[in-house]
Amino acid sequence: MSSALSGQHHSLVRKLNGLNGLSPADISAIEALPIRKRYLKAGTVIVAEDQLVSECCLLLTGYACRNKLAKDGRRQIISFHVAGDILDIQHLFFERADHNIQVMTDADVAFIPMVALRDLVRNNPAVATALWRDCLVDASIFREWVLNVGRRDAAGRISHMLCEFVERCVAARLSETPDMILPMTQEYIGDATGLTSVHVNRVLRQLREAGLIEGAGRTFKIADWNRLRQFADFRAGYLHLAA
Amino acid sequence: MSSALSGQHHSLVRKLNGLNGLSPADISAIEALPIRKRYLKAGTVIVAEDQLVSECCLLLTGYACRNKLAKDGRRQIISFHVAGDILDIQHLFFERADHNIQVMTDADVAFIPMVALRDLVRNNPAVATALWRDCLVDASIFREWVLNVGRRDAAGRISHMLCEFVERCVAARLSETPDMILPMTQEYIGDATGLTSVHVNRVLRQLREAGLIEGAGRTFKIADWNRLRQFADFRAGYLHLAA
DNA sequence: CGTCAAATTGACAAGGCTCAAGTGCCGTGG
DNA sequence: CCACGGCACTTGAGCCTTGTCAATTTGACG
Repeated sequence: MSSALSGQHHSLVRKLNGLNGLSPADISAIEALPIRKRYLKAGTVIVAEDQLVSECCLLLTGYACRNKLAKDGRRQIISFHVAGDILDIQHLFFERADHNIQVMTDADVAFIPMVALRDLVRNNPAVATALWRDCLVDASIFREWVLNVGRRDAAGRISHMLCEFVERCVAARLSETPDMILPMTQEYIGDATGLTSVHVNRVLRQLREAGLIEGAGRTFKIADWNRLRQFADFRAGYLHLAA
Repeated sequence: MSSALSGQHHSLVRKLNGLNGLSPADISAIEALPIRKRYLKAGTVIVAEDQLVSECCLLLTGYACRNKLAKDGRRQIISFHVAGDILDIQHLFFERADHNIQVMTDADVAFIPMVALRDLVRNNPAVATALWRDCLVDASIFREWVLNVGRRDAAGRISHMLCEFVERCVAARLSETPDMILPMTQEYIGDATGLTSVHVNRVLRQLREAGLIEGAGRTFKIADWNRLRQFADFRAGYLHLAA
């Protein structure tokens, strides 16, 4: 039920080390974190808005998203997450969740008690810096999403979102090249871009006819990375990826 | 040209103290920060996207916003800021700006060298926590804006944005009650909500006819705070205001 | 082979945009 | 003190992107 971080959990060490160089002591401290692992079915809500939260979720495999609901029940996805991502470090300081966290696919998730993370942060400044930096990258991505949803048309929104997703997957070493099969349904794409799934379907067809993406239905991927980037006006600076 | 923080700059101490209790030593360290003050005319761009940044801006008086531009030049406002707000603490870790910062009104702005802030943060963990928490509040607001722009109609977007703005002004002690005159033009409202200023004008008229706001043109304010909150589905939890 | 979720497509409606023409307010300069 | 200029506001007409509703098809999986 509870074990130390090890093996596959190098993902957290690797991620934080990429954000801010860690010492061997930092790495040991991370690996000593108490952890609870669970395998979750696609669609499971890990954290619900307004809920009191005392653990931090770490995505080990699969894909997840964060979302909020409008009064009429419509869902807005706020961000996508891939294996290795920290899903809710904000609960280091907030006791109550302001949004939902949900896995998009079957996924392995690790839960770490916030009290342990608070100790870690207090005793390991380099880890604190890495986590803080991760929060700032998240915030930068949220800003880009406000622009995306607020000021781009449907084709621009969808293509930009796909570019970001693929770029982040490549950065996370989940794929060597941008030609990976994309894991989201058209409903997820719509909820992420502020569109309906019906309209997403129409726009994806246009993108396919333009040769920017390929493959129909549930297995589609990027066909021409460079042209899609250009079409989407995708400039990756806001991701603040380490060199 | 350069002086210690004092007098009116209690705003920073007050803000950080509200985010995380500070010791007298923390307060002294903040007050000893080197600072450069400037008075800027309405519309001045303080920081431009892609620019290298070595100072942190602090808003002393007036109002400011952060924004990004789409390929076609359309502007999307990402957040509004009021006196006392820290405008770009993210440059503690990012050397290059990923968005623009602009004053909406004539404003007094303080510039603090990032190197001094990095020292402050290294030596004063409670200050670091306060600043980190501030970043997390910012991020939470960005998330709400993604929802606002993505899943609410024009009237919902505008009224929700107004509620947030007023709530934050009250929290910052800029107004006792929510009946303050709002400082933004219809173009700013449109750029913040992903609408055109023409449509903002029409929706404001509807809100006025519904008795939710009052006053035409450049001097309008909230007429019925409780009904507006309800209409906007405004729940302030995401602002994570200290009790 | 049956079932169910997701994708697909068409017809129609509507919310918001564009273009265009004013109006009103306020600071500035004569 | 008044006239002028500029910016923001206001309003209308028509269009267009996207949403809504509904029916059908496809594909995965038990």
